[in-house]
Formats: sequence, structure tokens, C-alpha cells
Amino acid sequence: MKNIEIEDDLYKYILANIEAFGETPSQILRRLLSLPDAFENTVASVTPTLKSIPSDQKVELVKPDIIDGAQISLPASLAHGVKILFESKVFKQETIVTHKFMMMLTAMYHENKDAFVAAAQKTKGRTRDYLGQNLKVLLATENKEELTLLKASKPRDIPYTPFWVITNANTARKRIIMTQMMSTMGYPQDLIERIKEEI
Amino acid sequence: MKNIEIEDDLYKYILANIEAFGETPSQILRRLLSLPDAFENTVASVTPTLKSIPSDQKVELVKPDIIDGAQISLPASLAHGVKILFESKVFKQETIVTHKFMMMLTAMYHENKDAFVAAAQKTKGRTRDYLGQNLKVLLATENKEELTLLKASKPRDIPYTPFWVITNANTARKRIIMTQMMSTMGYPQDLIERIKEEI
DNA sequence: GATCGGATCGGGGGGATGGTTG
DNA sequence: TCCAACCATCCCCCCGATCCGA
Repeated sequence: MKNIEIEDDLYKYILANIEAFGETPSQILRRLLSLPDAFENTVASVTPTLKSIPSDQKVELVKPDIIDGAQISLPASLAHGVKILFESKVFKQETIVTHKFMMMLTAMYHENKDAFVAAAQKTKGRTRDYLGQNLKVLLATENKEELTLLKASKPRDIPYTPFWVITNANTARKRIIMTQMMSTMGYPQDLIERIKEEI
Repeated sequence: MKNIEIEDDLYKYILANIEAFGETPSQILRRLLSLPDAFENTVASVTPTLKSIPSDQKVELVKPDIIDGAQISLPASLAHGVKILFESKVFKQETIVTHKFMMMLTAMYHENKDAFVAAAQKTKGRTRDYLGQNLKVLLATENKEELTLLKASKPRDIPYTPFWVITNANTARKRIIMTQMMSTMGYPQDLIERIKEEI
């Protein structure tokens, strides 16, 4: 049971609508609101959370875009390419290298999807892929052994993107992956050289 | 004002029909029942009670302010921003860290609401939110499991504010939260550095 | 006995390091 | 065999929330 505080006139109004002797305010309210006696409704919370990059959830959204047929809204900080991203506050304030790494990839994807797709295919290690599409499908499809191996690399979805990246790598390797991606995609040399300062 | 007792589910139903932050159950009921507004306007019910922060009840009240359409009166000690707060007697004499923590947040909210709102969204832990709006609604809406988790963090309404904060944290973490909030809101570095002395 | 502040300690994630492969 | 490149184990630190003491 809960106690709520209401103004006197509202209280009078409720009592004025009494229909049976001994009816409680609560019962009267139910009737007035056309609610069943045993009302049991859960209002589901619909908050799509982006657990992987915690920092800029509800930031200004721009650029409605289409990914896999679904429309998405991209945070402003990620919508204007790598160069602008480097200058953005959210990027500078982010301390976790993996997050910066993924933010860059998001920005790059939206800057040039075709080039990104091509570069993603070429960027891989000796035994493992570094990037790919549709992580969920991959995780569902592979056989047990391969799956264990795959998971060891800690692949994660790149936010606002149909791609995933490997996450279990030291910073040096993350730089290598970034460098390869940016080179293949044709980013200018001076921007590529900034990688080691930025992440 | 009258108090009436209602079942939990009815209470949830009422809160589920909230349309504006800070709306009281009474106001919601009026709308649902198509009743005119009361002539006597409520202030008390919107204002989070200050039973948690003791002993400045009879203190000078200043700065009539608007929170979500309701007018409130703010204790002088909390009305002039963080810097003044640090120098105030009530703050210095307060021994409970959590109270000081919340006093600072109240002061910060009134010093710059927009910045506060933005900073509150960004300030969060790995799995839990640190601040948010409308605790009542949150508590009524979430599903059982999430609710238990949420409650473990002991969220409390920040007095004179539509926000709540996590309270179940050690002092070190409270400092981290404060630091993040103040940085994001753009407080000067020297004030931020005083956090570890002040709380 | 009940409540409340918040230190303590278990758990989880980031990514450096040591081991492995070609 | 040795070296370079790569992999993924595992350490350390951060975060959460249980629980102890006031």
C-alpha cells in the first residue's frame, strides 16, 4: 500500500463519488479510472542501451542514417569523421583505449562506408579476423572450438555500425589495426600519424 | 491536504500516466479525472523532503525558483553555488559525507541547470547510472530484477532538485562522481581540486 | 531492534606481457 | 635456430553492493 497526498478538494471529489457504503478511496478511484480490481500492468522500460560506449548516450543526435534497413541516429561527435572526432570533447575525455578505438571506427564507417567495408576485409591477423559483419550470426553459427577461439579475441559490435572488431589486443596492436584500416581507406598520411598520440 | 491509502498497482498506474517531470500524483489524478487545477497550488509535494539533511529547516530561505513548473524556496546556504557553499557554516558543520555530497549537487544544479542535466547523463559507472531524474517513476516502472539492482545503489532524491543520486558508494567513489560532474560542467580546476578536502 | 553510512572485498574488464607460431 | 609478428592468458585495477559497525 502507498500513501499519496492530495488536495482537499480532490479528496472531496473522490468521496462524492462513493457508490457503496464502506468503499475505500482506492476502490472509488479504480471505478472512476475504469480500472479492473486486480490491475496488474508492467510498463516495460524501453531504453536501448549502448553498454559498450558508456560516455555519450543521450548526446545530441544527428544524421539519420540507414544500417541494414534500420534507421539510426548518430551522436554528433561521431558523425563528422575522424579529424573532427579527434577534436571533440567526448573523444578527448574518454580514457579507455578500447572505447576511443571503437569511436574512431564508428566515425570512419560513416565517413566512407564502401571504403570501410573493403578495408575491413583486408585487415586481419595471422589466424584471426580483426573486423567483420554480423557478430551475432557468427556467434550462433560457429562450432564449439572455433567459437572459443573467436571469443578469446573479445569481439564487440562497433556502435552504430553493422561491424564488430577484436578488442583483446594491446594498445600497440590496436594502433596497427587502425593504421592499416586508415591506410587502406585512403586517409591522409598526417592523420594516420596522429594515431599514436590519440590512442 | 489529505492522505489516502491506495494499492501499489494503482499507485503505479498513476505514476505511469505522468506527463511532466515533477508532476504530483494529485496533479496526475486531476488530469485523468478531467478536474480543474486546484486554486491552492502545491509546493510541498514536489519538493523532496529534507529529512535526510538535518537542521536547516528554519534557516533563511531565498531565491524562489522554478523546478518543473513548481515554485520552490531554496535555503540560502544552497543558493549561491559550490564555492560559497564550501564556506558556509552548515556545510562545514555537516559530518556525514553523503549529505555534503548531496548539498554540493543541489548547489550545482541551481548554479547551472543545463550543464547539470548534461553532466548527469554522462556521469555513470560500468553497470549503473549515478544520477537520473524522477526516482519515483523509475521505482514504479522497472521490473523486479532491475529494481533490486537499482535499490542496491541506494538512490536518493537530491533535495530541491528533480534528480536523484546513488548513495551507496564509498567516499572515494563519491569524490570521483563529484569530480566528473564538476569537470563536465566546467568548474574551475582549483575548485575541483578542493573536493578531496571538502568531502 | 532498526536504520543508515560507507569501508571492504569479491567480481569483472582492460590491455600488458609472456608464450607461440610461421 | 633465431627473429618478428601475433595471440590470448592472466594480472591489476576499477567498480559494485554486501555487510559491518555506529
